[in-house]
Amino acid sequence: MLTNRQLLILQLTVNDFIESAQPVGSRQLSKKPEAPFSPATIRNEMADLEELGYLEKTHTSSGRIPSDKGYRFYVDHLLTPEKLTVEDSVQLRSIFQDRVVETEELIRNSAKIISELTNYTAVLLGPDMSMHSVKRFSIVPLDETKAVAIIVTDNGHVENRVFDVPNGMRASDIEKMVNILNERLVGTPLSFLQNKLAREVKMIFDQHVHQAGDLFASFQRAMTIKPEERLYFGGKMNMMKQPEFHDFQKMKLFFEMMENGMPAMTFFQDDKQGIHVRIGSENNNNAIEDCSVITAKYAAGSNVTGAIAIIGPKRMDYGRVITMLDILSGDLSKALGKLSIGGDGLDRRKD
Amino acid sequence: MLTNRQLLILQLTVNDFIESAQPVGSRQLSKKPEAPFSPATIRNEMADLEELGYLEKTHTSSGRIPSDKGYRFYVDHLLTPEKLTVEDSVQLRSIFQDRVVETEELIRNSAKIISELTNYTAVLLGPDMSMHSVKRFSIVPLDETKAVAIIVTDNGHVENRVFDVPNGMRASDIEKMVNILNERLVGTPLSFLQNKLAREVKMIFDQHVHQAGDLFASFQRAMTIKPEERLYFGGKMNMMKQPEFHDFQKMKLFFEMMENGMPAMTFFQDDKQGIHVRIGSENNNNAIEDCSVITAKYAAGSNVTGAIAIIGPKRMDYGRVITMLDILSGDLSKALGKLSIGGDGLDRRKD
DNA sequence: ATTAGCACTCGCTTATAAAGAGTGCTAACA
DNA sequence: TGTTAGCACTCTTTATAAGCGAGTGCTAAT
Repeated sequence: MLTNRQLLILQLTVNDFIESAQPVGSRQLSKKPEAPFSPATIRNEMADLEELGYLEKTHTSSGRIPSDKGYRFYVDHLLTPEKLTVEDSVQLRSIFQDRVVETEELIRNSAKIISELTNYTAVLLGPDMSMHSVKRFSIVPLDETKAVAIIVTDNGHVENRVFDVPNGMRASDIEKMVNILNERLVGTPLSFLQNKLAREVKMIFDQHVHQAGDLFASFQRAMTIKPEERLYFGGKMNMMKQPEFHDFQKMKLFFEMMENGMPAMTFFQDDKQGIHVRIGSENNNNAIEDCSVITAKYAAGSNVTGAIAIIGPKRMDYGRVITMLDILSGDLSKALGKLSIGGDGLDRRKD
Repeated sequence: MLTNRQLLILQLTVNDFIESAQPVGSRQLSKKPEAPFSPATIRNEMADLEELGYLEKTHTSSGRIPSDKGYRFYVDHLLTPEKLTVEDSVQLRSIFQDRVVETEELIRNSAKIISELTNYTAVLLGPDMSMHSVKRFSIVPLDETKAVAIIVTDNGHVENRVFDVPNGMRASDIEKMVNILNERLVGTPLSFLQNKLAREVKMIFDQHVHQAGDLFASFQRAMTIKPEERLYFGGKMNMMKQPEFHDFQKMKLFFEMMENGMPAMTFFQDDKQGIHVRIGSENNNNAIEDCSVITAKYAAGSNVTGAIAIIGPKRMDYGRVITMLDILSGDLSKALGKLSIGGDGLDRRKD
């Protein structure tokens, strides 16, 4: 169990290191009014904290920096909840200020603003469309051999794909096809579309439409909704502002990971609700072993649909980011929850 | 006027530097079978070439590197047209191998493949949609206050926007609206859409549709097609492979420029046809003063519609890139030209 | 016209020293 | 007994110098 003075010194050390990015020495700390102890006393306490695994030295005679365990303790127990400045608050809310009607735009905007406000990199996982359902099908023939298939979902998202039409297909058949699709599939969640198409709609096609076989095959191929790119980035370059990343190799590793995108998904693997902090090695990814990732889920309605991740150096301003993510994920949930039933979904809380 | 031997030595110097990234010394060159001269002779020639501005030294006793003028001369006069290997050719063609039906996918694919083949960064300017015309409007109501407007163009591109619908709007009015839009605007090029909407369609709306004023305003706002993101990137990280960019500051400058995107448009400002090389300072952009940019236009039909840019170090493999861009821009033109009238638009040339 | 020879320049690496920041430990102190 | 002053020691950083090597320019010989 840590003594009060140890807690205080751990807290001050982490705070100082977060601010200065320099190993914290005993003399330096003793100058702070919050720590009215002599350097020697502080050295003793720091030695203990190091023995307990909360602090580290970069070399034998350096000041201390927090270990991952130290950060973890700091985040769990020593974080003073940060209040946003009025200005920050205004900025955060500006995401929702224009009449936003499209989900994608809202997400893109959120990624941009939150990365600017925090000065870290933001990755937003867009809402999962698979539970949204088909509102309307339509098919627009382009020429003798091609047509566009369009699906509008109940939240206003539009999927469209060009597909091949068998030669000599009649316009009336296309019309029949659209009618069948709308009759049978409106209200179907996107995730069931493939299945229902193959089981129920195929036979009806065969009965009513000429050249149904070829047409259906081509259409079905087009309807394969790829495990879509739902990742939006903001402030990719922000990591370069961090002094500990002013290093070509680290930078390269980081960007390569970001570019691949795949591992980015692993930020969101955890399906716990609420805000989640993963520090350094906890990320199990050596491209970001010097980074912390803070994630928050947001929801539309009752289904969990998306997530926000902020990636910064371990030495990041946890309090500020957590506060911001808390607000943003809440606002996003409300806005998206209401996006399909009108209104901008925000209560304008006073700060 | 340069002597033959000077031409030879300039060529060999540039070639060697392109390959090794190291200043080229006289001894080094004299070892090549193509240059059967003593180091001293080569030194004399190099001194002349330096005086003429084609070569430079990094310091008093270093070997020579090409100046911008040297590269320019090399590109204009000394480039031996490079033939692609069979493998490269196959790879390049692989862009078109799947039945590609959507423009955007084709462009995205091109950016990816060409950047992988060249190992440089690719920026593709997507085809200009503004001359494509409206094939079909449709509007899908989502709830009492919102609807999606969808425009399908003659090349199969789909634009969609959610817009506000005045409270209490009747379904029959929406239907009327769609009919009017289709009657009046099918065949209109996108670039004239705004104009025609305001001049011709507004009054017809007023006559036939209830609450036309509010509806029209909201619809018109939604139809504002933003000067769209037509930029596609490939191999953004490739610049990090170049030894001369293994430097944090340069890297930062480069990426910041790429991220802003805006200046990327300036790559394409030149509207000359054919392939265009801009070397170092010729780019008028100090973020890429150590880079060369090679651009090529591609076309669909008779209208110039898009462009490809490859960005690499000045020390780039000009011959190879030019050959590739030549092929790719041609293929792309054909594929896109035919994309709206069926077929994949490629003749499979034998290599 | 070409080339061998040589003195010279400059960058890069290695070695050495000095300065500075910080520690651990011991002993004195309240 | 907890706290602190003092001091020797460690390690990084910066500066300086020395030596090496690649390459040049110039001169004189071929």
